[in-house]
Amino acid sequence: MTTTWLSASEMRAWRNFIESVSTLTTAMENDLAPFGLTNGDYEVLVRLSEAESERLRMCDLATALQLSPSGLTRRLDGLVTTGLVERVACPSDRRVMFAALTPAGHAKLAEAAPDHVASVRKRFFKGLSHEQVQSLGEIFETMRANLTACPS
Amino acid sequence: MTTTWLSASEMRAWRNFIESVSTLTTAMENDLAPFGLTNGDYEVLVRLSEAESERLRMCDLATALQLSPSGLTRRLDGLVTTGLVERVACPSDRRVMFAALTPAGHAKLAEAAPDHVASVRKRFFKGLSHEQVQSLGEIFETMRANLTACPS
DNA sequence: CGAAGAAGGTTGCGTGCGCAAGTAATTGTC
DNA sequence: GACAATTACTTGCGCACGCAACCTTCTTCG
Repeated sequence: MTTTWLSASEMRAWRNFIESVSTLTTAMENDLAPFGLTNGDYEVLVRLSEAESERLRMCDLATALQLSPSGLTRRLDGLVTTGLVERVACPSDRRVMFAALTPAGHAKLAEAAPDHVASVRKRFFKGLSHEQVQSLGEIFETMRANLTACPS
Repeated sequence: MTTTWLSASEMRAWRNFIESVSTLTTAMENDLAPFGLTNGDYEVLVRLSEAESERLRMCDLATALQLSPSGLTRRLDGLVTTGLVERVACPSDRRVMFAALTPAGHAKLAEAAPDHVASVRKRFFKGLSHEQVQSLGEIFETMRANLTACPS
């Protein structure tokens, strides 16, 4: 049986989710603004900092960030002009460009990270029990798996 | 004690959440595209359909949608040109404009709603137990409350 | 090899949205 | 009753992003 409409508890979950996502995003954007970073910029820095030699191929970075190729090109443009990232040509394949963290980029991330983590705690985890955090992890892990399995 | 970094389970929750939100949004955008609607358009139609006389003042609608005044003006422009919504002047206060659902808008929502609900089920709720749905509701209700309480 | 196809990036163009400024109308205050 | 101050909405501008088109460089396969 697949009823057409959402049940009361589904409705509650969905609406609160939608509402929270929107508010959360802008709140965290504001928290990051004093560092001269957008949420997207921060994600780039994190991904690069976790990568081998702190650099990634553009296409891999785009996939990781769920960004279109052109979107990543433009976002990187900004980070390059502020000196946090640099483009490095790949010697073995001249089609590819690496996005590489500069020392300044590494430093900027180290500078912003504590506040960002505090922001995540304050906005996202505040008021949630350990069990709820656990639930969150399980739920969104299944959701993430289901979403990547259903591109249809 | 407030440790600086995120615990393993927090990290799992946060990352899967971020990833899911991004994928979910674009997936649902695609699901709605055949109807000639964006996610934002759909939200407008829903809010209006639930309102008294199927109309709302622009500022109230903007607040409900977490949209800036200018953002709402532009979004409504689109819906007005496609004939789903109309602007109605308020006789008692000539500053305000109502956004009102047209019959076409009402029909469009009725047409798109079943598919949209199916989309929510398929993308969001699929694979989740009743308990997990319940948890989701509780978690994001607290989060939503916490977020609106902390504009700082 | 050599040519067709695929893969990696960038650019042109259109769209959506926020901020700041502007206009119009209402409310508050003396 | 007139003049601020506030409220509602719109417009100018800039930014971020996706799509389609393009160029360049591998890769594949006859």
